[in-house]
Amino acid sequence: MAVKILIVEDDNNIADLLRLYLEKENYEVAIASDGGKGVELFRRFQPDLVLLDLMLPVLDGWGVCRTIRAESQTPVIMLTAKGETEDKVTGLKQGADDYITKPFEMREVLARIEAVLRRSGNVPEKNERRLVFDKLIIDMDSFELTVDGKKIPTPPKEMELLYHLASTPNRVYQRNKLLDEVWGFDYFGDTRTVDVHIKRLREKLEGVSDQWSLKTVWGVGYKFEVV
Amino acid sequence: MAVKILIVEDDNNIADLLRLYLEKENYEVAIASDGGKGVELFRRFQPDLVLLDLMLPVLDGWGVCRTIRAESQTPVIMLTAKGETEDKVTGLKQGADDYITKPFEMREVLARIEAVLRRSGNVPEKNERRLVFDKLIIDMDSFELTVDGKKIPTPPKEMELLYHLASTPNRVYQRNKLLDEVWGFDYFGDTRTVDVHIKRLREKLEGVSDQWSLKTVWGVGYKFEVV
DNA sequence: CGAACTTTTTACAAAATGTTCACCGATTTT
DNA sequence: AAAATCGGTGAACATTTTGTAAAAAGTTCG
Repeated sequence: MAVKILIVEDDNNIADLLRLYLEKENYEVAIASDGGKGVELFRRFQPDLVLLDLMLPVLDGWGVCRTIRAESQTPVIMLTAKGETEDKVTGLKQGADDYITKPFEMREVLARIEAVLRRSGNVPEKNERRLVFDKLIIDMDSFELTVDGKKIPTPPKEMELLYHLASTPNRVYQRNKLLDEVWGFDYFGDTRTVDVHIKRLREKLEGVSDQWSLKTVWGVGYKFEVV
Repeated sequence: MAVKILIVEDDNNIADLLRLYLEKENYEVAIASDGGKGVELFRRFQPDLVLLDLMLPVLDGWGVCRTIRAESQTPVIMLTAKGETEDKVTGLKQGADDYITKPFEMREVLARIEAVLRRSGNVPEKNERRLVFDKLIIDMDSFELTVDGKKIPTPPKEMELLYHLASTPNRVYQRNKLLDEVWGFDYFGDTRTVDVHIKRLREKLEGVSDQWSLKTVWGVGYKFEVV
């Protein structure tokens, strides 16, 4: 479920440097070395954010940016040479979400990326990762499940699954959807896996409250039901 | 985690004077000598408060203030020449939180800073690098760890790690985050390193109190848990 | 009812993750 | 210069979690 970032940059040194730091931060990174490849990879890789150099062979940054904008809302951060102030304006007009001038500090790049992702709403806010129901607290900050006042040790996958279901109470999720959204789109595994995790969650949660429950929707999937 | 203050001031004498006093009060200080650098440094340094001269080269104080306001809630204190009363009004309209007229008394500046910080509520503690729990004192001013009344010699990295974790009790930190925040974003090393330091801390801390402990959150990271 | 299909449960193996230890190199202290 | 300290690495080992397969139980519908 890592956040995916596409770097479109013809200077290998810069691209590699960016990749190095981004991968350390657990981003999933892809690199395109010219504008044409950038667009192609954008479609295949489906990144959550694009770092886009302005000066590019084949198709320049503006062109890439326009194309991306025409096809999606994916946020774009422009990388521009110093002092090209007009570029900034133009870039932002073309739909870039932010711009960074070279040479840049990695710390700044990382900060901007986080800011843009937060703004774009794709990454949950810091303090919103806590759900409270009758006798049940699902807290993803402390990674704790509190049932009837007691902390119940719960493995990561179960926490994530429960959090996911409970984030939208009463909505039914198909097993496939859950595998995509909790395990990650690149996870290939049996849908029975979901069942087993539901089972394990139910052991922890059964009979605690009549306000809510993990319901099976026959032939469809599961939901976290709230009365 | 000292409180960070950014000074934007083109007069070196004044800037240095301010820095001198502020650092003596344990603030972390950065200085920018013109408006453009001010904005840039604001983004990188991410200060908790900005001291902003009105008369600046490149981009004047108002412009800087507007930019800061557009991007954050960070409090701004304006430094204005005497008698520029209209400036006061304008400055406050642009979003400044307070203003001080030159020439100023350092005592007054410090008082205003504390007042603004307190009002902004963004800074939990005043300026204290000292955490106190049951039978445990983590003091980063003297770099001393006091466990059950006894001073336990503790290397810097362990102190910093413990301090970091204990600064936000119960919050889980991923190993990656800890490496970024304690070791520095440009540190490339194995995440096992964190484990080893946790181990060494645990040797010093285990069984001391039932009020708190260094907990492992399986599959996620570590936290300093308090009951 | 019984066939076909879906879900639950169990048990186990595989994979992932965490702990600990011994040791190395750099730095500081004696 | 020797000794001690510190920060970090890699490997062995321990533990927990996760996935799978298969049996058991439940549901639907002709």
